[in-house]
Amino acid sequence: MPELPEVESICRGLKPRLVGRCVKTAVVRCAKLRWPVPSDISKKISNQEILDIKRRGKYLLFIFDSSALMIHLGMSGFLHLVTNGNASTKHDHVDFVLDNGFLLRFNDPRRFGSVLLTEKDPLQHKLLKDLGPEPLGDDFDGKHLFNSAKNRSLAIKNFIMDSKVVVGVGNIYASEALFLAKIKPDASVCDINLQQYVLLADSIKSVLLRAIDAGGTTFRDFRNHLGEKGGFAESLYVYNRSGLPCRICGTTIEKITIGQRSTYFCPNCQKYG
DNA sequence: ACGAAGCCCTGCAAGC
DNA sequence: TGCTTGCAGGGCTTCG
Repeated sequence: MPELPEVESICRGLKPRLVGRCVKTAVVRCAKLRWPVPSDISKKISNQEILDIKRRGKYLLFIFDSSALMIHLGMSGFLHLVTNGNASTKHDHVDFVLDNGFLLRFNDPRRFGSVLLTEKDPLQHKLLKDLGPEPLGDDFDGKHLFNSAKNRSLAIKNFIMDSKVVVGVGNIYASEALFLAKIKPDASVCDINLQQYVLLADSIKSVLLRAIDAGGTTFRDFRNHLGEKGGFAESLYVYNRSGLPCRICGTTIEKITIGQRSTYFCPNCQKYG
């Protein structure tokens, strides 16, 4: 599934090929996503030039003169750049037909993604305006985590997955970052000191940067080729490794459920507060 | 106000 | 072999 590094890779890849191009029309094949694709989307962006492509959290933002497209890939969404006339396949939702003989196609089997349009600054859209800082930005650090945790009492894993605290930390990276920071995932945020939050913030940055360096490998591909050597899978310390020995101390990795999600940790390396 | 649970959806894998 | 069941995931929405 596309995580933040994957979305960042897509953004960097599309930018040089799409900025400056015009969208001739948008063809909606299946409007049913997390929210319905706006019925007037084609009318609103037809003959509009793509001025810029940005990322905010896991949202891709296509900036036009008087509107912006907000695309979230959910967990199975994918954007293909194909030649116009390319036969559509199952789960193709929207085609953005470009002025150069190509089209940008949004495909999403599980429909957790979204294609939305806004006519104001997308950063002020209700889905984006309350988001926390970017994890790789300068305004995200241990002090930010420490201050955000004041007067709260939830599990640290749920805390760092809260997009109001910091964006882009998904289920996989949450387990990995907590392992690197040596904190048990079910520890309460109020039992963690500033020094540990500094290490945790560094761990989040580190794991995301390593994933970007791995080329934005998706875990969907990883699963399809389970057992084979694949990019980021080789770097995982705990995720999807229950029953296997910790790469650091050899203790058996355990799996628990926190917030209805699978959570992996080393009972020896990771501590409470 | 906060925290936890519910929900959306499909593909895949495991169990019968 | 074919069916059923359970699980995975992001993140908004609802409930307590």
